Amino acid sequence: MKQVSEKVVSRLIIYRKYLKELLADGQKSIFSHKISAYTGASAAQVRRDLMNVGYNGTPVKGYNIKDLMTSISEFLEKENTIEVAIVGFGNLGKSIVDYCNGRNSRLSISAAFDTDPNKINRVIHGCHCYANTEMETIIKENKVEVAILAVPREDAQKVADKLVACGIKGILNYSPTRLQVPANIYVENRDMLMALEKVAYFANNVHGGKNK
Amino acid sequence: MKQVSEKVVSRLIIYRKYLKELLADGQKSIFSHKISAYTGASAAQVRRDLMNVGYNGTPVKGYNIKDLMTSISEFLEKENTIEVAIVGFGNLGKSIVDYCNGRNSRLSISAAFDTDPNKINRVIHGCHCYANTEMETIIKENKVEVAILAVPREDAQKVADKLVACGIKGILNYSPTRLQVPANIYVENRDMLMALEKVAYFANNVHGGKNK
DNA sequence: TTCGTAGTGTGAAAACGTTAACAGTGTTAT
DNA sequence: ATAACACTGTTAACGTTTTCACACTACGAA
Repeated sequence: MKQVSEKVVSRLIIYRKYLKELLADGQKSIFSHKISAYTGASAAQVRRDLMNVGYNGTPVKGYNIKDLMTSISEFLEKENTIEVAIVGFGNLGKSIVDYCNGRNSRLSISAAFDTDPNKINRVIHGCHCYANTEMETIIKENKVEVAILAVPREDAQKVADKLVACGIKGILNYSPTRLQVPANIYVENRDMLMALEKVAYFANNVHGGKNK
Repeated sequence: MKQVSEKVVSRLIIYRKYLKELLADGQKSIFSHKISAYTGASAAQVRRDLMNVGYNGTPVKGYNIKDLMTSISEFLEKENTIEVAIVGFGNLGKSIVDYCNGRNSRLSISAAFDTDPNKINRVIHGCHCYANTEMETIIKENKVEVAILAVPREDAQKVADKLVACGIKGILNYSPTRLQVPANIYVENRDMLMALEKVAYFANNVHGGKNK
């Protein structure tokens, strides 16, 4: 299969989201320069990115929104449904599940793990919370492939090791630690303080303007 | 002043964080290849990035951790203290403030805004919550330069417009919308579903392994 | 039908980011 | 002292990403 860079994937996800809004608005078709204006990528880049997904627009009419969305989704999520688990079901964990669940029909955060007895065996935002000790069983039983880490710093590495041992292939890491994992595990770090520091820097050191 | 790319700034922030851990561990000095092993950047890249901050290591001893940290911090945060406000003080907003405040001595999230009367005028995690209507006064009085957006989708653009009108220069956007703002405003988007979608993709389409 | 228009798809050039390689230099051992 | 060593700083080569520019094409108007 065609090898695609992180940047391209990120942009495809942005395009798809915009298309979804347009569709909800009742629009039928769209031009690359319109997608460009909204997403910040150049029109040429939009067209080039779309080459990867193998959908062709037509010259004067542009792209059919519904068909393009389908093509992007087939490109991004081949599997029927990708199972996701979240570890750490505090304020942050809950808000993640609350926002994500139900918004992508092929992604489902179906299990949460926590150590707090008050949360264990309760269902919050449609997500059953289990004890950390049940992690291995549940993950293997449900074929969970992706995990979200929302635990305190001191627990993060240990939990990550366990997740990797359970066969997890990707981690979305909201804990403020860089995880040490085998090279075949994909990790996306979302440290909030680091994000804030970055914004603070560019707020004071005006940047080209172009959005990443 | 030297113009530095987003990637370099992101990596400098990662290096600084690692240095902080080393310092807490009681270490005195460090080599570029050690920083490399931890952060995923190559050793040459670490050295090249550090050229930007204008601190020089010494051949056999490497870099003095404390001095290097100071140099990076002076590079990243020139101002004495950068004031930050957060809009939306729900689960997500609270967990952001809880984690960030007190961890970078030059960044302070000192004001929160919300519409919920139960939160207004309370102090949570050292952060005073005001009514949205007070936004302009508070932001201008306190010279707030950076805002974190943690409001529902439907409110995000309106709030962003208001923040821009108040003179905010950078926005860390956790709302699931792409904000339309003037080119001189720096926006960092942190849509959680998009992050998850990206991880799901690369979990199923093994990537080079190199960490970004 | 024919033409003009306004879009797409894409090869080639330019810009940007990364890696390699090595000269230069404190430090340590002899 | 001197030599061997183990690192840094930096230049030049390399690779990747972005933009440019243009041939091509469906459509609508006359």
